[in-house]
Amino acid sequence: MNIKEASQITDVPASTIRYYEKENIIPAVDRNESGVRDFDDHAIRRISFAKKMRDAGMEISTLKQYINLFDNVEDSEDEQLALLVEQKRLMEEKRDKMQEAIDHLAHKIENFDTHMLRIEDELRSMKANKKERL
Amino acid sequence: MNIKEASQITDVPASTIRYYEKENIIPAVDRNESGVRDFDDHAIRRISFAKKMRDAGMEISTLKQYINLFDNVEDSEDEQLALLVEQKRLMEEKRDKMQEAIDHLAHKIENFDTHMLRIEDELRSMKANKKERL
DNA sequence: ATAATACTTAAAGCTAACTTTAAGGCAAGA
DNA sequence: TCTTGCCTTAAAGTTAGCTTTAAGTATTAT
Repeated sequence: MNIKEASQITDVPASTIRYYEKENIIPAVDRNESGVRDFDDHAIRRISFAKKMRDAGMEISTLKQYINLFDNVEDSEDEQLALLVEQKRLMEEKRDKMQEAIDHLAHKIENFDTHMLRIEDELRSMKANKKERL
Repeated sequence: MNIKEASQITDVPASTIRYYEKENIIPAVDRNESGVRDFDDHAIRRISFAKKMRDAGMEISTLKQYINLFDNVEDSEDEQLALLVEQKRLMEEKRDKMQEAIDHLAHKIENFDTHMLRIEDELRSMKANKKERL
């Protein structure tokens, strides 16, 4: 499979796939005789994993760490597990912050009428003030 | 309250507060006779709101849109409500993506032993392959 | 055979969101 | 009075994460 197909399947731009390969976020992809990339299932899965983590806000540098750790299998398993656990914790923290913001917006939406009246009141009093000052 | 205190209370760097003011993400802050900013409750609330939305991944440009809409009260209420609803939807979408990634990591953590064995297997077969080729 | 479309690389360019720097002003304490 | 530690601005610098460009090669369709 060439890079265009890989891009369509994973919904990651070809330029980004090349960039990910250069940055070692995905392993070096196989090439045919003329140097053209040939993506297999494994490659596709690695791209999809990278996308999923990026979409969830994991930084490139962390993703790289994670992958290097797993590529050097000699590294301590504890360290690998710890990284997984830590990243999960960070993501949960971020998810909770998002939930807070969602709740905040939901509240504003619910009280929209009241909210609008308050703003209009403020505006009226501002205009009154302006006239007084003239 | 000066910018340092405001920064401590909101946990937003002073430089960022100045930047937010310049970009109209928060309203122009009051100044004393010598031009030094004097933050009141309202200002603090606006900074905290901006922080909350930024932490949840809302872009500066969207935040600006949102605020401009509310500052020009003449703008259609429908438009304002629509923006709120749309932003809430986007955030929920993002939150769900995060949840997926969290689940993915949770799965890896749970099956860590198995996962490690598989990796070690792969490594062994790679090494075997290498020897064959010599 | 030629045109259109793919692919390749390295390097430069871009955008968002700050952050730092430089150069100076004010106010309080030793 | 001098030093310390705030404050101010405008402008330049930084970082992440791509994206675009330029220049060339290969494959496919007509």
